[in-house]
Amino acid sequence: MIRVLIADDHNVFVEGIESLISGSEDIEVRERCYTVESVMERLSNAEMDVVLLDISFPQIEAGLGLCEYITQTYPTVKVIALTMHDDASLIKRVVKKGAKGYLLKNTTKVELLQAIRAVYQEKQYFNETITHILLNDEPQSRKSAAGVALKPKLTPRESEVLALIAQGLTTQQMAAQMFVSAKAVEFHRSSLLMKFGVPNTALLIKTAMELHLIA
Amino acid sequence: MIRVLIADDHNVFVEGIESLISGSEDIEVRERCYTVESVMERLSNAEMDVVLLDISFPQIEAGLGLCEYITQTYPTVKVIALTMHDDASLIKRVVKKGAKGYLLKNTTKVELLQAIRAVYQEKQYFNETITHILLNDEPQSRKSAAGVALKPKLTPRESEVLALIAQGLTTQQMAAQMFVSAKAVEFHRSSLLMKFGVPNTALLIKTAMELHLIA
DNA sequence: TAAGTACTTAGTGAAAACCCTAACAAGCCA
DNA sequence: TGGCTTGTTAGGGTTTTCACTAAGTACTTA
Repeated sequence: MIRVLIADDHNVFVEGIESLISGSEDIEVRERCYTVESVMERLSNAEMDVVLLDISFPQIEAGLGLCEYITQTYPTVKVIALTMHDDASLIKRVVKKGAKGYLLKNTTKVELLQAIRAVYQEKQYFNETITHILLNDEPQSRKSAAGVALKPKLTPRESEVLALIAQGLTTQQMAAQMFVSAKAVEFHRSSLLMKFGVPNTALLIKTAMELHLIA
Repeated sequence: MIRVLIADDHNVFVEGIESLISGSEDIEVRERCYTVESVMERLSNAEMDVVLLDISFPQIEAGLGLCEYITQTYPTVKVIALTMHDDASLIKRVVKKGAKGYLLKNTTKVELLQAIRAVYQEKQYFNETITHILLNDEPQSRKSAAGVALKPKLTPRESEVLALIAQGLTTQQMAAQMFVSAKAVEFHRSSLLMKFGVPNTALLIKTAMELHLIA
């Protein structure tokens, strides 16, 4: 019997996963955890085989941290990340934190059970959608499969200028703050426009926000 | 028997909601829809009492549109909005589009059933969390409790210019598209800057995005 | 050492954004 | 009717943005 722990603060999800698993003969849901603390507590007191972890639990950073904690503290426990997000960078980050599988929340019953059995048998599980997203995430192309621009790789100065533009500073103010000439600042802004493929700062800010590069 | 239609493209959610409802004696799930088109099709062919609508289905704008369509086309059908988001502006927009209830996806079984029964009896349903969020969002001050600026009231021309700026158009291009001089466009942009209290278009776009005034 | 690459720093000049002021029309109200 | 407000349309003049070009630094690699 594969022992599963569900970690998600969204009750509807927990119920849904449990419902999807309920018919299975070789998998059982042993624990349902609605907080990070309860996940830690349960894992230290009961043996588990697989953790189904909502990566936005309660926020993405916390979910990633918990994923890392689990895989490092309990190497025998396999983590499958569950999320609404299908962007390549997040998938990569999750895998780096030790997750053995990645499922979107529109997954099917068959797929969920397949994934649980796969990671239990020391395999990884990524379906066609996920692998397709990862394959199409070539740093060369400007757009991903979903039509969303990819995050350009920025130099330190470019990141600095982008952050200051997002604060509403003028070129003069940025130059004063960075101890360089206004012309230097202007060049970095131009580089940003080019890297993002936009014609002006207004669209630069819009794109950077969509890519979560600025608060 | 209260007839319920679930509209959500996330399978786990649909399962979860169905599982939460399954024990009930007076409520039954009649339909599960994973696309906007199937919702429309089912509503035109079968009578329903309550629609549980994921407002990010597949994106927020589409979800809001579908909510409006349902409440206007089928006045007897009550819509309950389901979402992960708990920000005041979205709740208000959903209510404006005709939703009779608003639930976060971490809702409990009791609350879900309560909400369905309430809207079926022509009542509205908003729990303490939601009402608390709405109460703390006072339109008087320039800043809401969460520190987010409030939406300024825009004239038709200003809205038009804002949308065009967000598309990356220059003044000349906007002027050509709007059949006015560049100077007229510039004035509207200046008005936008003043109303939003920002010094340049970059911050204008940033603020407008935070206020969900542009896609 | 030399060549190559990536990043930073500026200069020039044209285009766009921005600020201030003002005219005109439509609607409202005493 | 006259006065008031709101929205739209512009002009003049300054500041900022942007494209193009190019030099200097640092760090690799042959």
